[in-house]
Amino acid sequence: MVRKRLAPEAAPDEPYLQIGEVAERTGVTQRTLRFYEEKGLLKAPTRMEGGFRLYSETDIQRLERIKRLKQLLGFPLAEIKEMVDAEEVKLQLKAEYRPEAALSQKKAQLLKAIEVTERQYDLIRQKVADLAEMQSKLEERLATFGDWMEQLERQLTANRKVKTKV
Amino acid sequence: MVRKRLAPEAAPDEPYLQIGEVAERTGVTQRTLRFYEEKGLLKAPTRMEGGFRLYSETDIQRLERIKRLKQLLGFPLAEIKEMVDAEEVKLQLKAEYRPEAALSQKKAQLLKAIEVTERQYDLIRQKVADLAEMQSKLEERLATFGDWMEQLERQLTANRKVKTKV
DNA sequence: TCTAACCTTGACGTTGAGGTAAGTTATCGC
DNA sequence: GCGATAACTTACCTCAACGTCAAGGTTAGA
Repeated sequence: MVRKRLAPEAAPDEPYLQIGEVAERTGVTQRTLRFYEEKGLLKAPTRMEGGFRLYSETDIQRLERIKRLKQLLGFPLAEIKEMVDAEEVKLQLKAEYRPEAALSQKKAQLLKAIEVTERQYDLIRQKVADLAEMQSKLEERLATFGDWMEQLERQLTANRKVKTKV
Repeated sequence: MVRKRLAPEAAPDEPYLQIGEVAERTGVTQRTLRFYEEKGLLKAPTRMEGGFRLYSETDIQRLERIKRLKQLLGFPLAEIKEMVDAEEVKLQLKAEYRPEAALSQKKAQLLKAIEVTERQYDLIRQKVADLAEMQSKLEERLATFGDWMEQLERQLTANRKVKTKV
């Protein structure tokens, strides 16, 4: 997988990456990238005239968020999509400049975003709590193991003494 | 799914359950129980003469641990198996009464258990940390959303005032 | 302009984690 | 001993999340 060609230099100010580069940098396969696109997890990226996909920094950031959520929560992609989408409502709202009329519509959007985020938040909080509990249980167990080990060591040295004595 | 027959009463002191009861109580399907058995996640339970599976309390506890780990970590069953197995080395060691000879063998076992548990512990710790970070990010976001909402409200009331004035 | 390296779309394969259905056997209460 | 209900095994089905060709188009550099 040696990559000899350079990244496309048509617009060096906006560093677009081809699919191979993205794959290499992010550690996901090209297949996965296309697959995520197909499933709507990633929006269709821009293309070169020839049809080659060109990923922007934002695209890649979204991909990283997906990776992270997947790894941390282990949820199906459909749910991950929802979560990442929710995250992006934020940017969307921020980007919108004020068309004075649609204020109440904007409010509805924001309410929706808040709701989704709250659900997400609760979920994570619960998970953190559960995992933390598990963590402390493991700590305990390790302590117990330590004690046992000590005991074992004592018994072993005791045995040796007896043997050498006899 | 009405269950009319009673649980087997052959040994009322040791409350064995048939697969249907276990399924009902734990919320997993019978298929899943058999599947887990096939995959070695659950050890083959005892059977009645006719071949009906009889699950003990310990079996069920193991099942619950599997459920929990699965839900919390979202790992493939193979890994879950490793983890649950590791947990049980503990009980195994505890149950063993002392055959004076095999002390060093026991030590080896214990070392192994410690190693596995430590790996598990690190993993969970990392996960807790990551999730906690995500949690605080969500908190921040919710705060921001709150601010925006306030602003929006102000703009809306302002609008209303203008309208009624004109 | 030619070519090596890269990309495209299809389409089929695989693996994990079960669901579902069929045909048969057990158990229990009567 | 019978009938209803539950279990058993076997086998095939499904769905998600990709992997893996195959056949052909694109791009950049010599």
